Amino acid sequence: MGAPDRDEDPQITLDGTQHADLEEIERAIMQISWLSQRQFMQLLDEERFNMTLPQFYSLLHLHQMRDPCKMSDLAEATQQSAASLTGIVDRLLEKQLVERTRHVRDRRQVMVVVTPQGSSLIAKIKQARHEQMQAALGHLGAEDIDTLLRLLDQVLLSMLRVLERGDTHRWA
Amino acid sequence: MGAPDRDEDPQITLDGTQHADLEEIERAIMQISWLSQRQFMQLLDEERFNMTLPQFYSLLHLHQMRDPCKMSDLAEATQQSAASLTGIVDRLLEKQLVERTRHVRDRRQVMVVVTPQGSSLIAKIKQARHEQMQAALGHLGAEDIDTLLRLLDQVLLSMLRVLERGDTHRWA
DNA sequence: ATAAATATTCAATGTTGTTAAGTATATCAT
DNA sequence: ATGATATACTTAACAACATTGAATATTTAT
Repeated sequence: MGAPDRDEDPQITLDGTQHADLEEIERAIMQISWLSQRQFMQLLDEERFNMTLPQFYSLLHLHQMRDPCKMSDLAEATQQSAASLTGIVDRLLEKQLVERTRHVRDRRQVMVVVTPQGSSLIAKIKQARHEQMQAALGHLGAEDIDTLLRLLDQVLLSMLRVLERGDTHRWA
Repeated sequence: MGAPDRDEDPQITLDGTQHADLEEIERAIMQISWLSQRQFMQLLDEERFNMTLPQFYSLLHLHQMRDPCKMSDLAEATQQSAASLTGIVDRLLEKQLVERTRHVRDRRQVMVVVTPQGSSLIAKIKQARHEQMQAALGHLGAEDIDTLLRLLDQVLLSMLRVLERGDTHRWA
C-alpha cells in the first residue's frame, strides 16, 4: 500500500466550494480494511490465541448472540458459505470454544453455542485488540471520536442493508 | 455479525458530557473491515475479474508505484510474507498482469512491474467497486464526506506509522 | 577464493474458499 | 400413510494462500 492516490481532482459543487471525492473515502476504507485485517490476523495467530479471522468472527457472533444459533444464520451473519462454516465450527469444537447440538423440534438444524471458555477467549482477544488499536486511535479527541463513530455506524448500517438485499436478490 | 454491542456505558468525562467509547469505534472498524473485505472478495471472484484479495492489493500497489518494485518492498507494503508473495506474483504473471525482471546491478533482487493490461484491469475493478460502495456511501452529505475522509486519513496514517515501527521492532 | 549476508524461491502442511453431490429430516399432496 | 419435494447441513475434491524452514543464487566482506 503506497501513498494514497491524490492525482484526482476534488469535486466542484454548485456553491463553488470544493469537496472531497467519494472515491477518496473508498480508497481509505479499502486500505484501512486491508491493513487492519492483516494486523488483526497476526495478533490472532499468536500461540495464546491460535485463531484465524473466520474462526474469530464466527465465535464473536456466537458470543454476541449468547443463545444457540443455527448454522445457516451464522453463515449469513458472517458472510460465509455453509460449506466453509462446517469446517470452521469443527475447529472451534476441537478447541472446546463452542458446542454443537441438534434443534429439538427440527432435527435438520444444527445449533451452535459458545462455551464459557469461548467467551473468555473473546474477552482476552478484545482486550489485546484494544491495545493494538490504541496506537491508531489513541490520539483522537473526544469530539472526533463521537463524529467518527456516528459516521462509521451510518456506513455500517448501509452496508448491512445492502447485504440483506443482496442475499434475497441472490436467491431470486 | 449481529447487532452491535450496545451494552457498554458511554464514558463520563470531566466536563460532565457523555462521549462514545473508543471500543465502539474499534467494533465499527472491525465490522466494516470484515464485511467490506467479504463483499469485495465476492466482486473480485466474478469471472470478469477472477482475482483474489491478496492478488488485487499486490497489483494495486504496483499500479500506484508504476515503476518496478522489489519483491521485499512489495511484501512490506502489502503486509505479506515474501514466501506468500512469490506464489501470488506467479499467478499475476500467468494472467500477464505483471512482468518479472532482475535488477540490473544487484541481480539478487527480483523486480515486478504492472503491465498495461494490469493497469486496465485495476481501473475496471475500481469502477466496479465504486458502484458497489455507492450503496453504502451514497447517502452521505458533502460535509460528512469531508469529515469522514479527514478522520479516516488520520486513522490510516497512524496505522501506517505503527506498521513501520512494528516492522523494525520485529527484526530487532 | 572463501565466508557471510541478502534476496528470493521451493517444499511441506493447514485453513479456507469454491462447487457439486450426498444424507437426513421435514413438509406437502394425494 | 406414501411418495415427491424442499430444507439444512455435511462431505468431497480442488485451488488459493498462509505458515515455516530449507535450498538456491548473487553480492559483499575478509
